[in-house]
Amino acid sequence: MEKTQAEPSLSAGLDPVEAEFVRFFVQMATTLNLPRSVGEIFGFLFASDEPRAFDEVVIRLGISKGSASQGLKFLNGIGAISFVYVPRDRRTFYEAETSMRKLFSSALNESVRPHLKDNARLVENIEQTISSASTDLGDKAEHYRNRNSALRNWNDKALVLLPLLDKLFSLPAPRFPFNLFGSDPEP
Amino acid sequence: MEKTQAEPSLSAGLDPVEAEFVRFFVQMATTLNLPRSVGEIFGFLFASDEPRAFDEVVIRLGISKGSASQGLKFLNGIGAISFVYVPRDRRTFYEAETSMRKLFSSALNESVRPHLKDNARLVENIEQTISSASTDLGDKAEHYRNRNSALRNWNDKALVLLPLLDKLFSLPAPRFPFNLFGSDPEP
DNA sequence: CATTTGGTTCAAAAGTAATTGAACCAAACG
DNA sequence: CGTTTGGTTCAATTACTTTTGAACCAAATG
Repeated sequence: MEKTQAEPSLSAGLDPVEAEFVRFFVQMATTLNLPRSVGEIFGFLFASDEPRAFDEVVIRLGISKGSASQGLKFLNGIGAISFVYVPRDRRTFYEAETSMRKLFSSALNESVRPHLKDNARLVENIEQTISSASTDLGDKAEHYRNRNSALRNWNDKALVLLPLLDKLFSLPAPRFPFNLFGSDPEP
Repeated sequence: MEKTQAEPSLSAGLDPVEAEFVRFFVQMATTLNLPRSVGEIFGFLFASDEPRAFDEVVIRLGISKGSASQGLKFLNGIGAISFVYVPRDRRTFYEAETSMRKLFSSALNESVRPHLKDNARLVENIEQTISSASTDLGDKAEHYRNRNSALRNWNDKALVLLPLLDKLFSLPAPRFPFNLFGSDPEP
């Protein structure tokens, strides 16, 4: 058993650092209301310096094959991990997307944009409904339209700001547009 | 029964427009993983042109007193609604904050900022753990530190961008900083 | 081709969260 | 003061989500 140290053993359990990364992403998953297991898997892959196989995920994290399978499929679906081909090994390996920029950007596009689109539809429904009912509504119609335009305005703004946010996050870390609105000293 | 029309009856059920507003905020609540009832209550109050009493909420929405009580307390807690004093009426009345700008801003501060703060702590833990274990870790220590700095960078950026986002949303609707990064035609 | 291995599926179990409704309290009313 | 009214609390029910593990399939292996 000479390689026990170098080869990151298939024995259960995480090293202390892996455990911290996993903790981080479990917390992340929790705040995004994703299953804990998804956080664990991603944390484990994010910490790793090489692709990991299915059974490593199962054994090291101590979760069931079912959870691992579903979690990996989910993470692949949102583009947070990818499959890696490793020659001479029948298993498929998985590796995390480690660029936070990309992760963030696809989170924005895959999970917030669609909601904003839905909202836009619902705002339209409200407008329709007001119009249909406006004879019965009397002067309440105007009130309702005001309320609704607050929603529409907000949603439109959000849709416009989304790509901008994306850009802001791709900016290199130190050079940063702090005083966008204040009066900058002349450049 | 002459006032049946003018006085928005205490009878159960919503008018079609109210129902649409409620639908909108129920959907909103769902995407924020808040209880459906919270969305219903807020939608009802948001649609209303006057403050509403507890029993109106209960009866019009057809939810239990328990849900109403808890939902109203929650919404008040996050600043989404406020209590209104109405003279000569024993009941307390509730009204929605209708400025989306304010709602958004407090959502940012009350529910995303704290998470980013937590993340910062967890990133610190990771760094600590790497340092403690670095003798056992060999050259993996460097790898781990790289991964961790991706997290730290991202989180720091997010913390800085938060107030900026807030500002962008307070901007008046039409005048809008689209080409922040491209080369604007000289003003 | 029989067996092992890597992985998926899905029904049942375990765990969480939301809703209800009955018991209750406090203030106002009569 | 006894009763009604507006509202809260909280234990129990209901509804939903996650995890598990056994059954299963397909490809590789011997």
